[in-house]
Amino acid sequence: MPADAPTTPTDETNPGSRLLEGLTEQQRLATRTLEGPVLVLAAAGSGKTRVTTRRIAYLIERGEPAWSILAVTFTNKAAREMRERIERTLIEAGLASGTPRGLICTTFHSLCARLLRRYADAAGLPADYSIYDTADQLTLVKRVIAGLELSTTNFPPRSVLSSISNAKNELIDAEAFERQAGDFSTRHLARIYKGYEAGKRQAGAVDFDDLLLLTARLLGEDATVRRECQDRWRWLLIDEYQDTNRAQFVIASLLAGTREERGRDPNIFVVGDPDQAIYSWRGADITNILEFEERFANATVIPLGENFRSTAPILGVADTLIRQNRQRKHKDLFTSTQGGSRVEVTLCRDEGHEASLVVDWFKRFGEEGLDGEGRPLAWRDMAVFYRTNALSRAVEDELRRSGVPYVVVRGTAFYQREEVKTALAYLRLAANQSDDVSLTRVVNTPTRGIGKASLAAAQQFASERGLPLFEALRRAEEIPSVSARAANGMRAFVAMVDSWTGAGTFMGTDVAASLRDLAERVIEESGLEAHYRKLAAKQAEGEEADASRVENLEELVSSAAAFEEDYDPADDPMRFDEAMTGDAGTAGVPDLLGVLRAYLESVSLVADADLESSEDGAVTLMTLHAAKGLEFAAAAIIGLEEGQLPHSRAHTSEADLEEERRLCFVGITRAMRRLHMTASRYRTVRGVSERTIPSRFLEEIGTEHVTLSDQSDPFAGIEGTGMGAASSPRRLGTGGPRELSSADEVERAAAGDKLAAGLAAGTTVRHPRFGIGVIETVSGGANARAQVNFRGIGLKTLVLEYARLEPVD
DNA sequence: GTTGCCAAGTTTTTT
DNA sequence: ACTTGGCAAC
Repeated sequence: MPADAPTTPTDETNPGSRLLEGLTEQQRLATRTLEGPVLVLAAAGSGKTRVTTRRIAYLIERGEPAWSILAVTFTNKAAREMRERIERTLIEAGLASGTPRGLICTTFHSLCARLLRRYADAAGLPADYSIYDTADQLTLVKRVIAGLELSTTNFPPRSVLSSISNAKNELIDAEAFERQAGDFSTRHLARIYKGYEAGKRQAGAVDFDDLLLLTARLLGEDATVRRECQDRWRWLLIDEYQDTNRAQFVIASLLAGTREERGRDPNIFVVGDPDQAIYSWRGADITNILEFEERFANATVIPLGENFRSTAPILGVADTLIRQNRQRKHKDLFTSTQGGSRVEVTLCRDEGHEASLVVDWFKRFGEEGLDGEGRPLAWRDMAVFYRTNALSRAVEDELRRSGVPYVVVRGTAFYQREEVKTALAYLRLAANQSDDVSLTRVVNTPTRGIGKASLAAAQQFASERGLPLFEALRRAEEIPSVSARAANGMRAFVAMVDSWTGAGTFMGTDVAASLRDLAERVIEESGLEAHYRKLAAKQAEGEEADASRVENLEELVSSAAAFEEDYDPADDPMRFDEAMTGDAGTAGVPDLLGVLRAYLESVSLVADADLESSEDGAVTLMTLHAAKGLEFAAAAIIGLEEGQLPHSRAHTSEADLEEERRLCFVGITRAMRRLHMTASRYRTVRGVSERTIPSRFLEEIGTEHVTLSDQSDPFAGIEGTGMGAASSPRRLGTGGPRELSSADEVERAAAGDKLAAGLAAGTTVRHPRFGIGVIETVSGGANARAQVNFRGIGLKTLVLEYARLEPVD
C-alpha cells in the first residue's frame, strides 16, 4: 500500500491514491463515491470497466476486506475480463499479487448457483442438485406434455419453455401462473409448467431461470439467509446493469438491503448504458435503470460521456446510427481525439468473397500495422463480429486457408456435442443418482439391452413408489414385466455406476481416485469410447472417418483433469466463514464429489471453452452479443444485410428493430482504430444461395465518415429489392435505400442487358432449384427475363436479376 | 430390441 | 445443412 494512502474508510478525498490518477473528473467521482447507491450511466468506451476495477482496488486500498466485495456481471466473458482487470490493477497498485481471496466477481447465474448450493436446505433443494441445460429442459417438457396427453403441435415444447422462462424471469412461479391463467391454452400451459416443475423437483434439478427465481425467493423469504449475505457483502457492484431482468433486479435489491435493514443507505454501485441493452429477449428490463433511483433513495447519478476508445470517424458512425433510435434518451458521444481512418463499408459478392476480403484486410495490418506505422498489429487485436453463429463458417475457412490463427468464441458448442453431453450425463448421474433425465440419456447409450419397453416398466415402478429411476433399476428383479435380459442389463448398469461412486458414498477402494480417473473410467467402462471408435471405423470404410467424436471425449477428460488441477476448495468464495476469517479450512483434500460437483457446475454455467493462444494471439470471431464489453484495434462486422442484421426474427416491432440497431452500435463501438463493415450480395443460408439486400443500418450510418466500395460483381446482379422492398414496404423509419440505389434504374437496365447478353437462346443453364434447362427466349433491360425449358419441369419465366442462372456446357 | 432410412423441423442472440 | 424423431425392417 502506498505510504501516503489514508486508511480511514470515511475519508472521501484520498488525494494521494494512485488509483485516482489518470482519470477524468467524472471517472474519479465514480471511483471514489463509495457510500450509498451510485448509478453510473456510462457511454460505450467511456472507461466503465476502468472505473469499476479502480473502485474495487480503491476499496481494498482503504482496507475493506476483499470478501466484503461482490461484483456481478451478466456474462461469463465480462466476469472473466473484469477479474483479469482487477488483478492487473491490484498488482500495478502494489495492493495484491493476484485476485484477493474471497473477492467475488462472477455472473448472476453462477452466484445464484453457489448460494443455492450453500443454502440448499433453506432453498428446499438437495445439495447435489443438477443444472439442466436447454436440451434437458426440452426432454423433460416433452415428457410432461406427453404425460398430460397434450399434443406437441398445440404446445410446441420450445415455445412452452420460452413461456415458462419468461414467467420465471418475472418471478412468476407455476402456482402464480396457474392463478392468473385465463384462457384454455394458458390453463394447459399452467399444467405443463406445474408438471415440468414437479419433474425437476423429482430429479433434484433446476434450470437456468430457477437459479435466479429460487435465489430471489430464498433471499426474500429467509431473513436469516438475507441477513447473512447482507452482513458479508457490504460493497455491491453490478455491471451491464441495463441487461438485468426482473429477477436479477430483485436479487440485487435484496442483497443490497434497505436502509432499515442496514441502518444506512446500501452501498450498491451499478453501471449501465441503455444504448447497449441487447438482452430484452431474455427478459432484460430497461426500467431497472429508471427504477434504480426509486428503489434506492439518495442515489448519486454519474454520467460518463467521453469516449476514450475509438477514433472520431468510428464514433461518428456509431453516433449517427444510434440517433435513429426514437426510444432513447439523447446522449452525445464525443471524443477529444483527432484524425483516424474512415470507416470502410464494402459490398461483396458472396460470403466467400466477403471472408477473403476481411482476411486480406487483417493480413495487411498483420504485416504493415495500422495506418502504415510499420509496427505489425497482433492477431489478437483483430476481431470479426456477426449476428448469428452460422456466419462464422466462411471466415473460418478463409482464415484456415490463409494460416491465420483464430479462435471462435462459440459459447457452448463443445459441451453440446452429442458424445460430450452423453459423457457428462454419466458424470452427472454419478454426482446425483436421482437425475432421471441424465439417467435416461445414458442408460442405453451405448446399447445394453435396456429398451424402451423395459425402461417404461422401470419408470412406472419408480413413480408408483416415488423412487428415483436409478433405484428402480437397482431392483430390476422386482419389476414384473422386465425380461431377464433387460434385468441383467439394468443390474450391470447399476453395478457399473456404483463402482465409480462407491454406491454414491464416494468411499471405498474401487471408487475413482480423481476426477480425471472418473472421467476416464466413465468413457471407457461405459463403452462410450469403444462405441464411437467403432462408429468411426465403420464410416472409414466408406469415405471419411469421423474420429472427432473420440477426440472430443478425450478432450473432455483433459478438460476435467485441467479443472481438477486448478481446483482448490478453499478458493470457493462462497465458503463464508473461511473467506471471512482467512482460514483455509479443509484445503488440500478436495473430495471427489466436491470436485465433481464444481466441475459439473462450471461446465453448465461457464460453457465457453477458453482455448488459445499463440505468441501474438489469434483473430477472434464472435457474435455481436459476445462482443459486448470488449475492444479491438481493428474490427470487421460482416453480414450487414436485411434479415441478418437486423435479423428477420426481430423485424416485427419497432422496439425489436431498435434493439438490433443497438446491437450494431455495440459492434461498431468495439473498434478502436479501424472498422470495416461488409454486406454480401448473395448469402448461402441453409444450403441455398440467396439474394440479399444491404442492411438499412448501412444507410443509417451516413456518409460523412464512410468510404463505400461496391465490389460485388455487377454480373451477379445489382442493388435489387428481392425479398426486401416487397416484404418491408418503406422500411420502418428511415425511408428507402437512397445512397445505395440512386443510380439504380440506370444501373439495373445496364446490368439487365449485360445479364441477357451472356445468355443467348439455346444456352444450357443451371438453376439452383429447377436444375438444368435450355433457354428459349431472352429479353434485356431493367427487368431482363428469360424463358427456360427445364428438364422434367417445363417452361419457366425467370427474372434474370434474381434467378442466378449459370451457363453449363 | 436394434438398426437404418426418411421426413420434419430447425436457427438469433446467453446463462 | 444438419440434426432429431418416427417408423419399418431385421
